[in-house]
Amino acid sequence: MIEIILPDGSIKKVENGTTPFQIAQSISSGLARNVLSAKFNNNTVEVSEALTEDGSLVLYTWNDDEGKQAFWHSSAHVMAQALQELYPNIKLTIGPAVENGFYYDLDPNGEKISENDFPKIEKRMLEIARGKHDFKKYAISKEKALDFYQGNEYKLELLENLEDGEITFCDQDTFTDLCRGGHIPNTKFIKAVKLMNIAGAYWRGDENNPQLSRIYGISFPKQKELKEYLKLLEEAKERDHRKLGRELKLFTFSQKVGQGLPLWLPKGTALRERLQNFLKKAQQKAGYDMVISPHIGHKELYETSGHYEKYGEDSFRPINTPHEGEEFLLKPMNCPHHCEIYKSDSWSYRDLPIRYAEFGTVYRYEQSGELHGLTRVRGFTQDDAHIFCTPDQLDEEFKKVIDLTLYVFQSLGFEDFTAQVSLRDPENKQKYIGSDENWEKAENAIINAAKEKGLNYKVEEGEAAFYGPKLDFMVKDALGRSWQLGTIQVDYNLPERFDLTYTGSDNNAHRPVMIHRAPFGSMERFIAILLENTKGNFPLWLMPEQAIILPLSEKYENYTKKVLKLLENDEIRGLLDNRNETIGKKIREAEVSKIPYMLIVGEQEEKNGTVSVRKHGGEDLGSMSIEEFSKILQDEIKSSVKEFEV
RNA sequence: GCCGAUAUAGCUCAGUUGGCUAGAGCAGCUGAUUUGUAAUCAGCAGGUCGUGGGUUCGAGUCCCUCUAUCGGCUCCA
Repeated sequence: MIEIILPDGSIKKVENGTTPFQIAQSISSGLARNVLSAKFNNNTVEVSEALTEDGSLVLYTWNDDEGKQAFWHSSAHVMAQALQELYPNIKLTIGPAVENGFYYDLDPNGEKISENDFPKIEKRMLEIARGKHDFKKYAISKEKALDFYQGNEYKLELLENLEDGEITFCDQDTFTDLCRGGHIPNTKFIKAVKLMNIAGAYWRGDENNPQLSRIYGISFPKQKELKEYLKLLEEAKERDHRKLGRELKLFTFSQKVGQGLPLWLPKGTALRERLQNFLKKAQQKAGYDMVISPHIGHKELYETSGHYEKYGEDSFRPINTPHEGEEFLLKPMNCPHHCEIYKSDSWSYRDLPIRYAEFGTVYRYEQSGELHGLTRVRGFTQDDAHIFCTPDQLDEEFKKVIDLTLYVFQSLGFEDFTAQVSLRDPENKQKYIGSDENWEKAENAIINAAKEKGLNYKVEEGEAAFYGPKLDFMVKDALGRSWQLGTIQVDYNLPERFDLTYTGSDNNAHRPVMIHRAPFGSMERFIAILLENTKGNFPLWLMPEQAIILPLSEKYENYTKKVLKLLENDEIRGLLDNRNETIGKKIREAEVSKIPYMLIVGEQEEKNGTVSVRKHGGEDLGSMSIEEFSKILQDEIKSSVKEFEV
């Protein structure tokens, strides 16, 4: 039980594990107005409190999400007040809390605000906070609210969509804002403030609307917490795949080659091929056949598939030819090609499912502002496959693909992923092609499979591809941004458009169902996220270099060459650093390049025919023979990646 | 594409209000040193200051164009 000490000395007991939020709701509002602290397992935690105008009480602590959201949302109010004071002409719009901090969108209306002004804004915010102003929420009539916001078309638009009677304002100090609530009781709790950046954002998220200025900030109840947060951000930068990719010599970009077109260096290529071979092996077991299709295709191919109409503008085109009227596109996706491969023969129901896999490089003209390292590029390679099956086989096939995807994620140590089921927007069905009946069948197939496989999934309406619903595997990057890696999509549309058929047992032609799938998603993005998740310390089997031999001096040249040869015999990817440098320097450089094992060789080792093994990070494994070392590596590889079981 | 910022050696960064021949560390090369678990010492070389234009007696520095990068927005087959 948790004891809550009330100001009158009485004690209220609640179940262990009750959140402060629930505690708040369980206490009668009259008493709780003055609750100052609560005792959790003999630890007193600070609880702030607020009484809303309907008498219900909300208690927040800094340690629960509602508390953080209220804290940051309240900070947004304080920022809005500071901004309004410093820039009287601006028009405030909305200012919610986000996952880390808060923002406020405003129309500068002629005012110039830049990052250089942040210190001045922060200073004023802290002054307001120190003024110990209560946040006071109250109801107001629509008429009065409309009157208050004359001249601010954004707030007026918000008010238009609210019913009279459900409109509330919130005051603090001299500032009033239209607000539905969720505040801390007083500005005094805000002790540290940092404005992060200023950026453009469209009013109501629609690019046809005017662009507003969005100022992002974060605040904390203690200065120390702000420092810790900023330190965390610094550390995240160290994990950035763009930085690691350069340091580990995996890939590069060139202004001359073009935006969003990565160049893979030898080490990155080796890593990528190792990943591909890993998947190829599993796919072979799962009954896939590899195919190869060209990098360009006739415009008509994509008109048939429907992609041209939808994404023609976002494709690289045309490819010039000596002949008039011929137009080619750089391949933006592999599916139409695979449909044509399917059509190169006639199929019976006994042949299905047919599974065509290809590491297909595709090109898409992504908006310049969207490009980001390797996670969003204009030329990338999908670990693509298309499964053509009978409608009866769909459920089974879909589940098999989930198994394969989970195998890939588990082998690479991705535990922190969420599955997203993307359905069509029920309000906006004309955005999608295909019959209602087929959409419902496909959507049900996906949800059933996700359920049966025990995936932690969430459903997003309106996120489906235009031709079918999908199941995506989402993973976060170093800065907490969510990226789609693996994807599985059901498609009734392309078989229709390409008139794909198979002969059923009734000797009639039937329409197959198609599954698009890519467990990695794209090689580029997958490697980027893998880099950020592992900080470049890949599983041993993926490492471009697994071991480096570090001789103490050039005197041991003959022996080190012998050791290198032995490593090669055992298929260990080994390097030899026989430069004339100190051992300290060689170790440092091997550490920086994240080589998992360092083999130090000197007089002792040469005499005994051994190597001295140091692991990346500093652990000393002592002296051993090459055979013993080789066994350690093999065991480590075996334990990290298992064979795929069909 | 939009908003804002940035672009100096292979990498990370200095470079005052426009003013001598644009600097440093790391990496590279040469030499000395022959090393016992995260940087031995010395010397040398390396730059059309992202591109193109403009202002000025004079531009790395000020203005404009384009390109690329970064943070958001929008988009994401």
